[in-house]
Amino acid sequence: MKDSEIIFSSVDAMDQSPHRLSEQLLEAIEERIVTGEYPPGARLDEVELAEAFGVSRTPIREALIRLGSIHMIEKMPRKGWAVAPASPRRLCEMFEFMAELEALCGSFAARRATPFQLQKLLAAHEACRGVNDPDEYYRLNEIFHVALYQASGNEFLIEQTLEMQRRARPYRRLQLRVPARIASSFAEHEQIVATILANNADLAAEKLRQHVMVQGERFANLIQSVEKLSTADVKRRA
Amino acid sequence: MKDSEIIFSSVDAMDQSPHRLSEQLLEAIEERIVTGEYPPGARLDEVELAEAFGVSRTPIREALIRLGSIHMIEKMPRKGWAVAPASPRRLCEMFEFMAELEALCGSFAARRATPFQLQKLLAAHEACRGVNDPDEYYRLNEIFHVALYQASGNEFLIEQTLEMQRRARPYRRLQLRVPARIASSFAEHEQIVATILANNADLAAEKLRQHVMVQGERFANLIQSVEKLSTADVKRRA
DNA sequence: TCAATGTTTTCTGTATACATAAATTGGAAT
DNA sequence: ATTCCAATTTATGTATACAGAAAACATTGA
Repeated sequence: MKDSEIIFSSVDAMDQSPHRLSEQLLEAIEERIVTGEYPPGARLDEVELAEAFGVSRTPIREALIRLGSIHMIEKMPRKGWAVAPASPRRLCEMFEFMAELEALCGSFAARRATPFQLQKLLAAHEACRGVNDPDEYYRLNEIFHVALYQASGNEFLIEQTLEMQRRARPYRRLQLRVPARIASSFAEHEQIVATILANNADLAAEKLRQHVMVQGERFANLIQSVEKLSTADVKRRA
Repeated sequence: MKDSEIIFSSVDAMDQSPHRLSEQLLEAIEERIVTGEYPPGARLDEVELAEAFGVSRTPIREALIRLGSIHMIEKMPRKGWAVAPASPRRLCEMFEFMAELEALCGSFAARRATPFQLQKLLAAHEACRGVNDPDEYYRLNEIFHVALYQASGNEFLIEQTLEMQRRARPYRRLQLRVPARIASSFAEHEQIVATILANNADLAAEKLRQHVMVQGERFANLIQSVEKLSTADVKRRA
């Protein structure tokens, strides 16, 4: 118990309610999985994790259960938990799925969005105009996309898409900062908004599919190179 | 602890690994939520549930965490868990979402399915031919749909759709047994398979959307009448 | 040497005990 | 009577203890 503070090195801050270890552990473990510290296939031993974070098994278990329920880790019969494989292929599939969800949101938005929702969408888009700072654009971009989801009018879809956005976020965070991307992203948003306002559901869906897949593909390329590196690393160590 | 066996009345069987309470509890609580025994808004007190099921809080918590992670229940700041509202609207939205997922699977399947996957799909479809028993058709129908998901070729999509199928299952189970429905369902499957084999992605998507939404709408009607009943019931009691 | 069985250890699931924060209730003072 | 503060209770999160099953290991017999 002397090492209780170990956790704070892995967790951004204690910004949440102070006593909510499982929450912090969830994010900490998720972070470590995404950054590759716990690589795909790695065993997540409850007691090891508990010791590593200086806590008991209970909050660790809660975090693992939640990670398991989003398929980020898997429980094997008698082998405990293991990090689910996050191959380039799987990440592509994930982004493809995300693209389809966003396309669906766009399609619904084009057909059913209320004036208020459209107004919010437009405002979120305008807020992105002229922004050059990647971090700031990243933030505003997310807000724009959330506004899009909400314009779909299907709460269930919104929920699922937000969840997927959350799951994809740690990966997107690793993305390269290509300055030119901001401009093209904004231009794509412009088109998307226009097609939605024009009630062109199919085109909105298609534009969004492409918009999201561009991210996904660029990211998959990045991962692939990282993969090569770490494979080389493994070979070197062996 | 004298009432440890209470659980077995709510759970179908101990078919799973014998010592896996949290698993059984998950299904038992889910069942009670779906059947309205724990109506939307109802508070789920950990100790109450623990006593009701004759177990300790630990497995109850695990079940609640998992139910929470699929938004079936919600955790309010200092109020504990409560059953998430499952209004007719929400159920419609859920089925609409499910319909879109299946449509997506069909669309992908039409474009990319391997001969092997198509063969499996066809076999699953043929297995449904001539079946009249609703329970048996229900079972084979699920297998057919799973074969469809798998034909999409996107593991991530398959995973998500299976999860949604699982979530929708308890509601579908409540559905009325309309004998004529089996025949029309089979006919729809026939068309769906045909369009997929013809690589007609858009039509396959459209057919599937309709196929799933029919269930959803019929079910929503059912719920709505149940809703009226229980509302009347509440009024009567008040 | 290999197989088979028995023993030990490890691991996972469950129960219980404990601590802390919030809510509620009661009392006192204005 | 009302308000504010204190105290007790309640609930939630965490730690620890315990139990049973499975796996690994060793020992013994062929």
